[in-house]
Amino acid sequence: MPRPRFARLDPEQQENILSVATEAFAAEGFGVSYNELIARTGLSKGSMYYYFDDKRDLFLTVIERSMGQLLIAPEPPDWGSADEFWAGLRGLYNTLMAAFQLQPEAAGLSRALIDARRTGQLGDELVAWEERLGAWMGGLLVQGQRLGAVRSDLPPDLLLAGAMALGEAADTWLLTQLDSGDLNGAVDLAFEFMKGSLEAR
Amino acid sequence: MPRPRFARLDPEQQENILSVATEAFAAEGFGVSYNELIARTGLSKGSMYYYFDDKRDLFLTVIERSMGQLLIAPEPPDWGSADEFWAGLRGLYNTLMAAFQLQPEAAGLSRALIDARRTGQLGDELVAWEERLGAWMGGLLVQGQRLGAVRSDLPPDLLLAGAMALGEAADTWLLTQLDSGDLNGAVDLAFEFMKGSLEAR
DNA sequence: CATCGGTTCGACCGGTGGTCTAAGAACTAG
DNA sequence: CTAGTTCTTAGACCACCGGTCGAACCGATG
Repeated sequence: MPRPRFARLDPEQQENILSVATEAFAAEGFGVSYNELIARTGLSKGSMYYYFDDKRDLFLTVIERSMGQLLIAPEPPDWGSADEFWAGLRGLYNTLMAAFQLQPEAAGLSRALIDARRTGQLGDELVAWEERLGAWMGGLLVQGQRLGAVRSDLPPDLLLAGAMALGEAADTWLLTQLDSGDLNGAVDLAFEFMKGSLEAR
Repeated sequence: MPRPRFARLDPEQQENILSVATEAFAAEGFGVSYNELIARTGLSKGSMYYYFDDKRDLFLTVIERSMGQLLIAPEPPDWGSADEFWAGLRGLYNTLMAAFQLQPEAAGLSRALIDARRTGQLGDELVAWEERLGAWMGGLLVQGQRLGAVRSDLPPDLLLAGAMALGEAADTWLLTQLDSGDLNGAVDLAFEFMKGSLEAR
């Protein structure tokens, strides 16, 4: 997160920095040259490091700002039955995709985030984030198993790895479908794929 | 691939270079410092670049040498029925894992390869390799569909993305199970997971 | 006016992968 | 044996990367 000073900076300048960074990261991913990004803001390197600890700090700030409300809630929701479980999950997906359609740069950032996470370019903060995601997903799977919605015939770590891989593949595929006419149908398909792989049989 | 000169180099020196590189890449992945790797071979930078175009060239050479016979065959096998299809696939997995157990460094290299591919650190050559893998997997899926073994109710690109994600997750998980007692059982589980997700229903 | 904290700036650092030229080694022709 | 040519080696050098740091600047306060 940015140094407290950043809040005291001229709001116009704040907006300038964040919008330049958002555009850069969304378009080119985390791999974009920080030197170049800084130059694009018009600030000097020293000033940039005066407000943000480092590149990751700025990246995460941008992510938080653009996708804060979309990001995984700390607690998985609590559903009462297997049907509710799948319907609720389906609802989460819908919400997410609708939000992506309204904020196109969020989709770009999401791609950048997935990519940077994969790459391991982000240090402790994102490792923590990844653990949070794993824990959230793991909690979800356990809940689903308790409700009899999720299969219990696989080792938990394999199930989790598979679920996360499928989720990521589905997300990535859905991001390619954002502009296709039938987003709802696409979400249906991706979701059915995941459900079919994970549900109790 | 290495410059032709490399073949004319003293075999002992060849072996030295490749084994140092194998060890380095297997242990630390593609991200290992090339400068450091070169220093570890005892060669000068100039000499290294005299024999190999660049880091990727050496990496791919090492991959090819250690895992050449394991890598995807150009043509997917041809099976006659749905049962044969799944049994054949299962057999492929078994062969691969057995080989990994016999050549531990191949497992490390495999991890490095998966990782580098993900990261996009490897340029055209690996993009080509990835396309080959995609085409192979795609061909496999089409064949499976023809035999009624693989589901046909999803868009091909979604099915392919899911299959590759599942395959990668399964591979990665299996690589963590190499030292566990029951490798056969682990392959069973991972394979059943994939099969359950992809088979016609 | 002097001081002093907050702010700005860019030179600088060690690292990366990759290039290039000049010297050395080895082989060939006369 | 020598002169010329080609193959090989060595490491200085390059542009770039993310990140650091001290000097200068600026505005408010005493």
